[in-house]
Amino acid sequence: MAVTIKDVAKHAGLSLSTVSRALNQSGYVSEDAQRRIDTAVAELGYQPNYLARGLRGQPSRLVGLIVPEVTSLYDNLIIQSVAAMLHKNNYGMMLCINNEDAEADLGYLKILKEKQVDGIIYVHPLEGNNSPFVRTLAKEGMPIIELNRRREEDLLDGVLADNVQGAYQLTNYVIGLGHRRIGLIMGQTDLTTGQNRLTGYRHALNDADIPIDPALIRIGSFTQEHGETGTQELLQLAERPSAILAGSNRILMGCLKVLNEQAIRIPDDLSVATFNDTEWLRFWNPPITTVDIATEEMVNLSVELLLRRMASPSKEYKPRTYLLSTSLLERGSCAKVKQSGG
Amino acid sequence: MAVTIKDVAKHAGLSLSTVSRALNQSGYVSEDAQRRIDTAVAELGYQPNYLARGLRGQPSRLVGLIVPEVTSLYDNLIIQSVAAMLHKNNYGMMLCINNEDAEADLGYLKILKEKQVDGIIYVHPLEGNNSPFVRTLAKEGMPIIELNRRREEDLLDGVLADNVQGAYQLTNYVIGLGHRRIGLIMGQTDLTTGQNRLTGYRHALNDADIPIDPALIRIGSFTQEHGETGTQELLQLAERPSAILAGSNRILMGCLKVLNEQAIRIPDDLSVATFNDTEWLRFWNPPITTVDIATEEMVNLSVELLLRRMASPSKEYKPRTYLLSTSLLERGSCAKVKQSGG
DNA sequence: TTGAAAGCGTTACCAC
DNA sequence: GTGGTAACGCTTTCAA
Repeated sequence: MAVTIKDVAKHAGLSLSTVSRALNQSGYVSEDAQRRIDTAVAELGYQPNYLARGLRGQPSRLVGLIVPEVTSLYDNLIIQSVAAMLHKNNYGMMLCINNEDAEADLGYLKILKEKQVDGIIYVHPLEGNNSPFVRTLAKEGMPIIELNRRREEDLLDGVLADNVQGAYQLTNYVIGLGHRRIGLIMGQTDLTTGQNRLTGYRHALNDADIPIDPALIRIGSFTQEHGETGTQELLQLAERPSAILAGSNRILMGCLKVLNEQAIRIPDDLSVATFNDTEWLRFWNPPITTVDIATEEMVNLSVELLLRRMASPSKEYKPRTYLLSTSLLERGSCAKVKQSGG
Repeated sequence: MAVTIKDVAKHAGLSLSTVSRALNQSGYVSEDAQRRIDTAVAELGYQPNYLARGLRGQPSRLVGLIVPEVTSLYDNLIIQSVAAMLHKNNYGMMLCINNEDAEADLGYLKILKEKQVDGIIYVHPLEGNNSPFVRTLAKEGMPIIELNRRREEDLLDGVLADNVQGAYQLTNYVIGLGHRRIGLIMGQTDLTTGQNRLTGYRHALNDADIPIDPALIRIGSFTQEHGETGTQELLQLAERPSAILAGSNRILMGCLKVLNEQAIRIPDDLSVATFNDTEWLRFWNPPITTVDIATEEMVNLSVELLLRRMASPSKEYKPRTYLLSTSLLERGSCAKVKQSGG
């Protein structure tokens, strides 16, 4: 059915080996042979079979990307950038969406195994833990880069946003506006992301000598639902916060929904800020202040690290963590606190 | 390095063939052998090599999805749904992002060729045309489904949103609110999507005996930039529209940005509506009225069609087009027109 | 400079 | 029930 190297050889009146050599620019091939092969390839529309090539230990030029989901704008940018970067380097990408589920995740890891792919960029799922499998895979020589969530720092390279710094920056900024009661609605803290953002928040308050009120910290999940309930709970507090920090865009959505429903004006009645920059934050009325995470740079770095490891897979190397700094995007959703009690 | 079926056979004290049969549940295998093989597989951590399997003409259980981009929320939902649906059916997905570019697109099609994948779900790029290659591929037996954009209706199955109906519905709704001067900011019309939405708009106006004013129709691209300029142009008209329909979410963003800057209130000063439902539309202040496109259903249908074709690839079949109806999501961004002149 | 042949991991067809 | 063996398409020695 499909055109094979055999057909090309027959068409060009040469042997398999010669054609193969010509196609791979390895070994000697006469100009004449080269020309005949080129025309044969063109005429027959020959396409190398990556499967067969891979069987011979050749790289598949396919990289696996495992992400938890794709509806989040954050993961999206990751996918987009990884795909672009890989394509530029002549790699295909196999996208795996584990839905934050360890079982699905393991299934994908298994599929990606066995030289099916040359390397993996891995964002861990929230739930569960496929550490043993991942570690075995890595030790068998599969290049793996941890992105965004860190788990195997003793074994794998990892690229992360400096969320401690980001949260510190943001909290500190709000403090600078005179706020003292600052609510924080955060997702899972058994993850580096949530944990670090919480840490940054605490540090900033400590450094400003503001006592930490546990009632102001609503830990839950990175979902819109938690954003809604968190906001409601904060608003019901006897001593309401004058500012709310949403732990993610999802959380922010829930937060904005509730504020909208209760006709609470931003920033007149309440200051609001969030993490991660997203298209619509800029056009919101008012535009939402946020901590910008250098997603694209993070992705570029991960792919680069992966390419490097794939180029020399067996080489000994010391796993490194790359922390990328964040930056504050000051917009219109935070205002100076009103001098109510002073 | 990696564990092969050979190792399993040795470990279990059986032959390759027996192990292969056991692994594929084809042919007869004694319970005892099965058990021994199972333990061997478990102990050795054996993982079948999909490459070798594919070489033997076995399906790769990999499906290619080609989409123009991934930053658009629409394409996102597509990716998410396709991945989920394929995973449920035990298929992996190779994601290809052509960036609306024909050359990249062709590269991806070539990679996907050659049984590398068992089938393709294809959203054409805006620019250029890889018809010849796609058609050859299809004729060689590769199952391909056109999604969202139609080009090879004589050869391939296609699944589309009924954009004529959607635009008609939306325009008609706005007319019902008393609007007579209705601006339309639309992207490329050499594509079915843009063309059909324009058509629906025209039909609705015609049916309501409202003359079509070309000045109210701003054709450009599906980008935020065009949304901005389109809105600006419409606002500069001597006879301003009382409502604006944005041709896509991207266009809407540009539109909202300009309205925000000019402090034009929605819907008091101007009614606004758009196409495609997106998370943030609901939380906007006011929530934006839109035509909901049944993306998920579209994707489910495409995958189902693809699975069916992959199951019996050679079977003769008549290509069909599936048009999915849209529905109006009436929210707060459109108001009854003020009785200014009557 | 070229070609024959072995082998990659798997499955399928035959014998036994 | 089971075990050889050829074959899938390709690359890579090794001779010629």
